[in-house]
Amino acid sequence: MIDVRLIREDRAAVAAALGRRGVEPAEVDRVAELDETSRHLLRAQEALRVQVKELSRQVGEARRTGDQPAAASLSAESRALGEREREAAGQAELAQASLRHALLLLPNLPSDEAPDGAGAEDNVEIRRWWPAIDEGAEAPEFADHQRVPHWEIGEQLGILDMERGAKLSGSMFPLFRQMGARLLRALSAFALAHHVDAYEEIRPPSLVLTDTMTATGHLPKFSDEGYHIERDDLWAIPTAEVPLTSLYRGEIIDEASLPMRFCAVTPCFRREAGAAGRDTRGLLRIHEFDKVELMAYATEAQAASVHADITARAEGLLQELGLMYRVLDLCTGDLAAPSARTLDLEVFMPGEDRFWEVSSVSWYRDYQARRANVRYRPSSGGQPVLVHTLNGSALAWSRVWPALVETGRQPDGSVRLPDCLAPYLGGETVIRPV
RNA sequence: GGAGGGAUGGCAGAGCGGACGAAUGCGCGGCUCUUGAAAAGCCGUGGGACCUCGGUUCCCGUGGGUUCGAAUCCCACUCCCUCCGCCA
Repeated sequence: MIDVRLIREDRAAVAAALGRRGVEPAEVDRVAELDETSRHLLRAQEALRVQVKELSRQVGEARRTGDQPAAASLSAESRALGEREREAAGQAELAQASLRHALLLLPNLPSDEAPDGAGAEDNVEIRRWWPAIDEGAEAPEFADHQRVPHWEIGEQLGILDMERGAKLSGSMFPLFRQMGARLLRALSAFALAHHVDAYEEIRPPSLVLTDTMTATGHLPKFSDEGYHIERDDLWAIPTAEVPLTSLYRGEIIDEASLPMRFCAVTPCFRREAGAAGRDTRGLLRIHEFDKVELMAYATEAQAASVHADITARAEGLLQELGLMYRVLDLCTGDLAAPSARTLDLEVFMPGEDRFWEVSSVSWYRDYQARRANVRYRPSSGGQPVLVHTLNGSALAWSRVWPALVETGRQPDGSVRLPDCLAPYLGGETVIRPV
């Protein structure tokens, strides 16, 4: 969430910044009013509290000096005051809760660098890459044998069985077989191996508490998107970002250990409630997929270079895999609520003849850290400061798998995989029909 | 799942109804002494919120309750440890 003090000090500036992403000024006004009310009630309650404490002290003193009548009357007075204090405390608490609730629903302030825009159509493409572009190669022409959607290839080669996946779990739960399954495992190992130099490998739980989901901004607003296990009140994570961001929830980190960087491969679960009927073929939109995620805590000064590092690492993987992709600077209207700036990596899928997002590298400033209460102690001493959080998929396999299979398809129908995966596939990089 | 024990500041650990945001030790920071270091001594050292920036208030696992007053008493829950059962 954003700092309520910003609204207190310069409401117009906050309204203007949030206006860039389509938030009505009235919403900011509402928060300002709730803040006003809440502080007013808090002051009233504390004033009563002071009196109760003072009277209690006097009761104790009267008792000690043996002045029973005075003690009794002071005690009665304090009891009456305590009654009022309890009432005031209840009101103050209620006001604080509604303030927090309203604040949690407010999106982050967009970064100045984020381009203005209303929706996905206004995102700005900042670069495009394809194999050998450095040597002056033209954008690749894809042949007809590559213009086959991956679900058809998957069926031909016996490596993707969407029907049996649906039999087990319903539609949009994929089932991979043979080299299809091995390819997934290879991709995870490949990606993790590339980041362990600077990113600590974590294997977090896949089910988390409501607090953990709230810290990243996935709750309370987007509860429809999450799988919830009612019996135990646990949520299936939609991305490793959720557990990783909460790793140091409520803790104070030494500045010297920043930036702290983590990577993890986890399953990701998404209900896709708002997308029913869209992109339903193959792996484009599914309820469960594996993804390797990079995540970092950083100081404000470190944030830009960490953001660049995560982006470069995600791009590096795509380049090694030889896949054509483009980088989009998300406009204010398309930015996810907690993000101040996001670069999307989209890979080209010849079978679908379009680009699909495979990675989203985001800088959240202190928006998530304030929810999660993750701070660092400055080396120079002084008060703890909220960290900045950043993260990016180091590739979502449900979108990379199709791109690899479509791009690598040969005229004879087999699929040639990039050589860099050979060590993770036992040396076998060709998938042939069975 | 059953039985018992526990949860207090960066760590260890006292406190068990009133001057306790909390003894003491360690750690950490500053200073004194010293050629320097060590030792010794002195001082300081948690977090949040609010305001009239000097204060006020809240926080002793979490949430309720009792009381004029709760770290301290009561209830519920969570987590950790030990033992038993079950189990990948």
